[in-house]
Amino acid sequence: MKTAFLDKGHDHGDCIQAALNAAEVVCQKQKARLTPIRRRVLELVWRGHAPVGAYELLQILKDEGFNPAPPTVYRALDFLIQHGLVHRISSLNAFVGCSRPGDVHDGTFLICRTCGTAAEMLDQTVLGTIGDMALSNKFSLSHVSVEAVGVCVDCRDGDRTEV
Amino acid sequence: MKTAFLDKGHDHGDCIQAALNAAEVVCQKQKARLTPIRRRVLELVWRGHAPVGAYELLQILKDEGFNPAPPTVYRALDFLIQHGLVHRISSLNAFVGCSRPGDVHDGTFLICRTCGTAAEMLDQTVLGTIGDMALSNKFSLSHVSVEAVGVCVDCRDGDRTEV
DNA sequence: TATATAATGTTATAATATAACAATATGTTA
DNA sequence: TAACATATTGTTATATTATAACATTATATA
Ligand SMILES: [Zn+2]
Ligand SMILES: [Zn+2]
Ligand SMILES: [Zn+2]
Ligand SMILES: [Zn+2]
Repeated sequence: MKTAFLDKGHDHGDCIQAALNAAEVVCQKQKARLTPIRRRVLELVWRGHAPVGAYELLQILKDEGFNPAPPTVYRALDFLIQHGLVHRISSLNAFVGCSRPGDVHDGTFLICRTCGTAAEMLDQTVLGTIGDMALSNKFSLSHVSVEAVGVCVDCRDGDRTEV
Repeated sequence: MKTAFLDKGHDHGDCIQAALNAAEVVCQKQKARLTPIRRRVLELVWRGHAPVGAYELLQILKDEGFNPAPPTVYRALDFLIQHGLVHRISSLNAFVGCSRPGDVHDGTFLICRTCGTAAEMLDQTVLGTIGDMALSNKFSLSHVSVEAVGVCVDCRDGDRTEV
């Protein structure tokens, strides 16, 4: 598998650009409208690899001259989640960009409690195992959330650079 | 493995009694005090197998003549979680009794969206797989939450008896 | 009993999220 | 284009979940 955590020296501008490009493609395919607010919220969610709270997004938008109320942000987030562009991290009440947009799927994350980074595990093994468990319980599975908290290797090695 | 979902005809009084007994044992071992409020909250969490919200517990306690404020309930829940007697279901902002008290562990649940039942998967395979993923990412794992939503077999078969 | 610690009471408020309805923009059809 | 339907956003208010801060009471220990 590809490693879930990106190198701390990676060019994050590329991450943002890739996310926005993918969003354009996804929305075109699904005839959905990536309006300015939705696009801006996606961009802000991609500020880094740590999940961001809705009210944090709200504050940034206010600072930028938009004057949104909470529903504006929550609607944009709902849209982005529905279209597989963002995941909600329920243990943090926060939102993070999807690492594999365009292919709607459940989120499985390793979350570093030190730098905040939420790395999406793109491997299918975990979901496969849970699928097996569901089967053996005759449980009809809709969606799964896996949130594993700990410390990433960079932070364990004493390197606290925020991503 | 034992099946995660109990038969709908099971004697739930036994579940409650077992939970309270186990709590006594756990608290004695850990020299922790199972005070009346803590005990009552645990009992209420065990009203059924569906997670219960903190304010729902609060309302029940009020109806019973206690007059607790939110911190009372949250403190009791925190205590019960710390001692491995209750799990928090973060996708529901709710709390459910632990099916294997006395052995502090991460919660892995199948949650039926129809009857609300949250069945704890006691099998270690899922956590083992996640542990492997963490290892291969050099991620130092602290705790894991697995919440799988779907429909349980009883509800799928059209039997909507609440548990 | 005196003292320290743990637990609970109490008040206020923070943080997260949604309901309800109005206004505007966009797409579609006549 | 005009008329209409639908989607999106604006706006106000409020619901829901959770915690901070400090006072009081209960319990354990010396
Ligand atoms: Zn990046
Ligand atoms: Zn994803
Ligand atoms: Zn039961
Ligand atoms: Zn458990």
